[in-house]
Amino acid sequence: MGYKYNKEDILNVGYDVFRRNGYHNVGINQILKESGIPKGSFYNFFESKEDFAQQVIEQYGENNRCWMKDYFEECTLSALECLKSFYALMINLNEKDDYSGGCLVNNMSVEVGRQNDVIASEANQHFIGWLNVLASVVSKGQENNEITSEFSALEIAEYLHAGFYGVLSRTKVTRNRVYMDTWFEMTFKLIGA
Amino acid sequence: MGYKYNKEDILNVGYDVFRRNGYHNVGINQILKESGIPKGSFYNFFESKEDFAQQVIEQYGENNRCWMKDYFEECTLSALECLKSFYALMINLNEKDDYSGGCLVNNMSVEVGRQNDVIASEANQHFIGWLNVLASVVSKGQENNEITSEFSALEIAEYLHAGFYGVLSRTKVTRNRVYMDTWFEMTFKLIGA
DNA sequence: ATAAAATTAAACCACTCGGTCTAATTAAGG
DNA sequence: CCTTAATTAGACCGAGTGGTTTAATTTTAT
Repeated sequence: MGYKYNKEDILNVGYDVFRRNGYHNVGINQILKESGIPKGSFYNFFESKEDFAQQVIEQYGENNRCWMKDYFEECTLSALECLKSFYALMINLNEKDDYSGGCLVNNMSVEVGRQNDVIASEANQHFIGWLNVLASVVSKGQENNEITSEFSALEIAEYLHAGFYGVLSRTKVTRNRVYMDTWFEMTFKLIGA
Repeated sequence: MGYKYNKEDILNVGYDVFRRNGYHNVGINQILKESGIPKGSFYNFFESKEDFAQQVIEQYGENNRCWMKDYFEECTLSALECLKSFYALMINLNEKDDYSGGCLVNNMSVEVGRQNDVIASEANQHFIGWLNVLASVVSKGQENNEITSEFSALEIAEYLHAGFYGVLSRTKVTRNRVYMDTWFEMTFKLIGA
């Protein structure tokens, strides 16, 4: 079929560009320039900008879910320590962008989640996938008596997830990790058994 | 000076439009149409779209800070109960938009906080103002022994604030209050003394 | 009343946007 | 090798962007 350009490569460029610059602030031409493909080829792969963005989220969301799953499966620490090391890693990963890049799916949700049902539901679907991965680890931590059982595993997963997103919003404008570290310390102290 | 149009009214229209639709998704023409003023008049008041957005944030940020301050000053409950009633009210206010409108300053931060230093610092400044109001109430709650003293009042204020923002992100795509209520319950249980 | 300053009004500008179209090129099948 | 289908290529399109300009109107000061 295709012979020169690779859909996945274009999606990866889209991921980078959208995550750093948002959706409406980015034109198709910017994607074309950064991925080095002409417009005709782009519209051969994707129906529209919206369709493209949806597929970007889809690919990233699924890749990230698998990555998380593997991370926790390979982690040899206790469930709670796995979660802590995961979030510590997440915080470190944000250093590259001066803590202002954030998460693509969160950024997209906030920017267009209200007007664009297609992107909103795509985003929500992937959130749910991630939350289930987190919840399974939380659940183990509850069995270990490391994590409070006052709330369900999924509720605690949502709590971790939404809390971290709130922090990402804050660091978008503070542009340093100070509050990320405080959030980390507070959250894991509070959800302890 | 001015005789027909009122700067504050245009800013209020800007607040509504930007909050619901974001920054880059909104053109000056939309602001003009909804506020019923011609372009010439707009550029008589504001230097540019960016300048306009900055002033929108400025006005809303300051109004909101005063509103919060008054709310807590007039609240006759205990400090913790004041905080709870405040967030309960915040959650209810979001019902109007099917829980997908969010906070203007948060939305702006996430959308343009990374690229636009002017808007980022304006947003951050108002966050800090709000956080100080919250922190003063938290502080009273700590004196009452209603709220944990394991962390500083400002840290807890940030925790509440960022947590609520994370929840706003989530409801942008879930579009219902379920998780807002869970967050409320969890947070206030966790920060209790 | 009149001159000067401020404001209102909208036509207009260059530019960019997402998307289409047609032609050339390449790949695959018989 | 030749036909057919898919892909590549980018010029092109109408609509909309933020912003400027110029003229008319209204306010203020004299």
